[in-house]
This record gives sequence, structure tokens and C-alpha cells, in this order.
Amino acid sequence: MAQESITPRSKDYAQWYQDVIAAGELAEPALVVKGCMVIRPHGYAVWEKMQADLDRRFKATGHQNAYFPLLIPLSFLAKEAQHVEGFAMEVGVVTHTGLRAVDGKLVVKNELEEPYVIRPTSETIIGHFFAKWIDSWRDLPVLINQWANIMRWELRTRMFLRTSEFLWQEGHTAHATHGEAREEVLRMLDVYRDFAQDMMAMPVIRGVKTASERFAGALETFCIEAMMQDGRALQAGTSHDLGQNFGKAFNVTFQNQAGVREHVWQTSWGMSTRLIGALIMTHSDDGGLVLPPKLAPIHVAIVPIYKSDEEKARVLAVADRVAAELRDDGLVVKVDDREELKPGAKYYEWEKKGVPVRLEIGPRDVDQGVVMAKLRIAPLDANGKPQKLALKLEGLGAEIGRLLDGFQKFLYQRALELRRANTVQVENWQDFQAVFAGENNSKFVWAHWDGTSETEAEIKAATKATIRCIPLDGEGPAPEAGVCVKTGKPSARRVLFSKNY
RNA sequence: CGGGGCGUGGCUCAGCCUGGUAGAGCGCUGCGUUCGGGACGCAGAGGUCGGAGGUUCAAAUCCUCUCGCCCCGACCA
Repeated sequence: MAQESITPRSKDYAQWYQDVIAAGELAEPALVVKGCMVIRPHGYAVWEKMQADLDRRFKATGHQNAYFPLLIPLSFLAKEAQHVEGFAMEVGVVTHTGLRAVDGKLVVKNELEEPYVIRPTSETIIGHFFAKWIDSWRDLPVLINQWANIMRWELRTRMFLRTSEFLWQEGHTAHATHGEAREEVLRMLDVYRDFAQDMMAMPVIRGVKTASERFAGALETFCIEAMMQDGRALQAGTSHDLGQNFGKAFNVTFQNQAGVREHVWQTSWGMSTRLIGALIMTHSDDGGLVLPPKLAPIHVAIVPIYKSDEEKARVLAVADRVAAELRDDGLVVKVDDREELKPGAKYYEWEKKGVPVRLEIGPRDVDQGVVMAKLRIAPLDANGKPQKLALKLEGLGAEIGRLLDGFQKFLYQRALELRRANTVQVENWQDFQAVFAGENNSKFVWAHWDGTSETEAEIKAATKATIRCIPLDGEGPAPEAGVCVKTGKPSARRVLFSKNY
């Protein structure tokens, strides 16, 4: 049987990743639009779950949603020197409007006086409007979030992880003091950390980026870094202390209580559809997508099993009743009553789509007043087969709830254990190189670094590993002095090295 | 932007070397039998072989140009 097959992770991790996305019907390359993707309904449903929860967290921390234009005057981008430098190479530029037919072909018609760039991020245009809105210390803080699409003309793309267009949220805030802005930056970093751990079941490390990894235009960039199954790091969220850089560039000022005009202190922070890639590479397996229950668009798939019409009627009646009961508990339930597929084929399909719990209901179960439940990742039974649980119909909702809750915790613990098992402390250059030797080898390495960009670049050139972050207090090993793994110069604390996505 | 690979029904590909007018598997449609871990039979639909030009009696096949996609590198959430 030539089934839709998923390349095993052990054979080709990159291919596996693409196969999981295809088999799970999450997305597909747009092809007709270079570097872009189509997020299919199942993938978009995951994004909607993420959005809903993040949005709730943003509102709970006092932010309001707003929307700014997709197109940004070219001159805006040039107002902050670091910022232009960072994005110049990857912005799409709109230079014309209108079309006309020439020799049967459509060609552009009117050239714009000033071209627009398609937003690669919105600091500049939001800075412009902040300048209009902010005049007094009484106007501060301004706490805005925008859900938007972004375009960065990427040379090489990977679905969800890096596409030319992607979806994200970008928070933009303005404050009266650097202290307040800094609090905001760290507050939102913690919101991201909590979201990653509680909703995505993905452990993360909070830290600060080095100068070379910093957001273009920021004073400092904070991040959360997660480990993927292949030992590489993935930046799952960033929170920037923009200082007064954009305030000065866009003349965003306010009069303080002493009547003195000052530039505001700004922050920005973002998470994107890249998180779906993170989700895939954190939990999924050779059988396809694995979703934590809290982000699963479908919690329970019910597969009825029957031969005769009489059995079908009995089984479906129970299936529908069970579905209705579970829906009352707030779960999303799919009763798969398709005639053209055998039960086994349905099992594989729902597994590939990452549905956490499958219920099988057949005539024998109906007679006994039970349903057979199987978790997406189940312990093996005595025969080496994935365990199925016979659950009584009464109290089923509560039991399923416990299963889902346990599964969410299991995924987090498993991811944490994977990270623990692939995290090492390295003391010398030989060992450091050995960890990253070979194209596909990566771990999290805590090592000392002398703090210079030169050394960082040398390490990257030699091993492809980069400094993912300088950990915040409480993350990683306790600070202790040492010597740089590459140069032997003094170092105050270890930093996190890894290859990354 | 450099290196490599590939464009043939919806998908994966064979055919190309050695020109003769297009095939397989999967998928799809219909009917019947099936149904507790990827069902089977029968009957069907579906392709100007990425595009343009050239060679030739004749081009998916040979030549030239072009476009696109994928993989690897440099850059990046």
C-alpha cells in the first residue's frame, strides 16, 4: 500500500518536518507566490487557538488591539539608522499603482512619488502615530498590540519557520521612563514564557541577545529559546527594549510632570506563526502531528465501528450521544462517520492531524457500556501495542478531561526531559567543537564566553553554533566566573550556545 | 547571490541515452462486496509532457534560450 508516508525523523529530520505538515494538512507551499505558504484550515485553527490565548493574556496585562497600514513610506524606514540597516535587504517595495495593457501584456502604469515598503515590522509607522497621540505624561503609557501580516523577502524559506509573508502579533508600547519600559519588556517576556510552557507544553529559556543577534534599532533584545527534538534552538518570542531610539527618530515626546519635554521610552514584542513550527518540532513524531490538548482544534475523534446497518444505527446513536456530552464539557469532538474508509484508515488520519484522544465505539463496546480510548501518544501494553483504555460511559466527560490534562503535562515533561538530556556544560574548545561536529549535531551548550562579538563570530564560523542568549537570573546554571571556551579570557557567566533555526 | 537537482494527468514518478505522436502506482467518479489498525473487485474520467524558438517527414525525447520549483551554503522571527 502506498500510503501517504512520513519520512522517519532518524532518516531526514528536515524532510520529516515537511511531511508532517503535509500529512497533517497544516499548510502547503504557495508555489505560485515565491517564498509564501498557504495555511490550511487545520493549521490556521491551531493559530486561532494561539491567538485567542495570547490575545487574552495581552488584554489582561492592559493592552489594546489596533491596526496600522501594511504600507510604510520608504522615508520612515530610513529614520532609524540601525533599523534600516537591519531590514534594507529584505523589504518588498511598492513603486507603482495601476496596470495598462501594452502589446497584450499588462504593465505597471503610474510610478509613485515616494515608494512604500511592505511592513517588515511596524516600529516606524507606529512611531509616527505615537508622536501624534502623545503629548503629556498623562498620555502614557500607551499599550498597543497589532495582529498583522508581515513581509520579509527571505532568500531561503521553510514552512512556518521562515516564509516571506507570515502572521504575527507585535506589541508596541511607550512609557515615561526607562524603568517602566524595562518592566514592560520583562513582563511580556514572561507572558511569552507562560504561554509557551502552559499552552504549547514547550519549556523555554529566557535570556538576552548578544549585540549581533539584537533587533535592529533596539537597545536590548530579550528572547525565549526552545529546544527542538534535533537539539537545535528556536527563538519562540522576542521582547525589545527600544530605549528612546524610535522616540528620537520620530520625535515622540511628552512633557513630564516638571514641564520638561522628553522622548518616550518604547518597547516592542512579537510572536508569530513560527510557533506552529516550534510546536511540530517539539512534540510530533514519526506518526505525524502531536498537539498539546490546549492548542488542539479537535480534542476527540470518535470512530464508529460496525458491519450491518443494525450495528451502525446502535453504534452511531451512542457516538452521537457521547459527542454531545463531551461538547457540553467544552471539548471539540469529531464523529468520523465516513462510509468510504475503514476504521484503521481513520485512526491514521486523526493521528496525523494530532488529535489528542481517539474514541472507538463498536457493537461490543455498546453492549458493555464502554468506549475504547487511545491517546495520541500511548504507553505500550503487554503485547507491545499502544494501550487502549476501556472507559465507562458514565463519567466519561470527566475522565476524558483528566486524560487531556495528563497528556498536556506529559508532553511538557517529555520536552523538558529531552532538553535536559541534550544540555551540557562545556569547559574547553575541543569538547565544544565535538558537540557541534557534523551537520546535524546540536545540543544546548552552557559555556563561558569572553563577551566580544569577534569571538562570537569565530565560534560561529568554526561550529555553526551561535549564542542563543545570555540567560536571565534563574535560567540555566548559576552564574560563576570562568574563562572563555574559545579564547581563555575571563568570563562572568556561562551563555547558551546552540545551532538554531 | 553562489553550488547541485528537477519540471510528463490531482500526487509520486517511468519513458528521454538510441526521435515515430504518452504510461504506471496512488488519488478521483460510479456500482457492489467490505468494516475492532491504512479493504477489494469491476467500470470510468483525467495530460497540447513548464514556456519560446530551432533541427527533422516526424520532438516529451536532440539543440538554444527562458521561466519556475526543490535541496545545500551566505542572511534572517
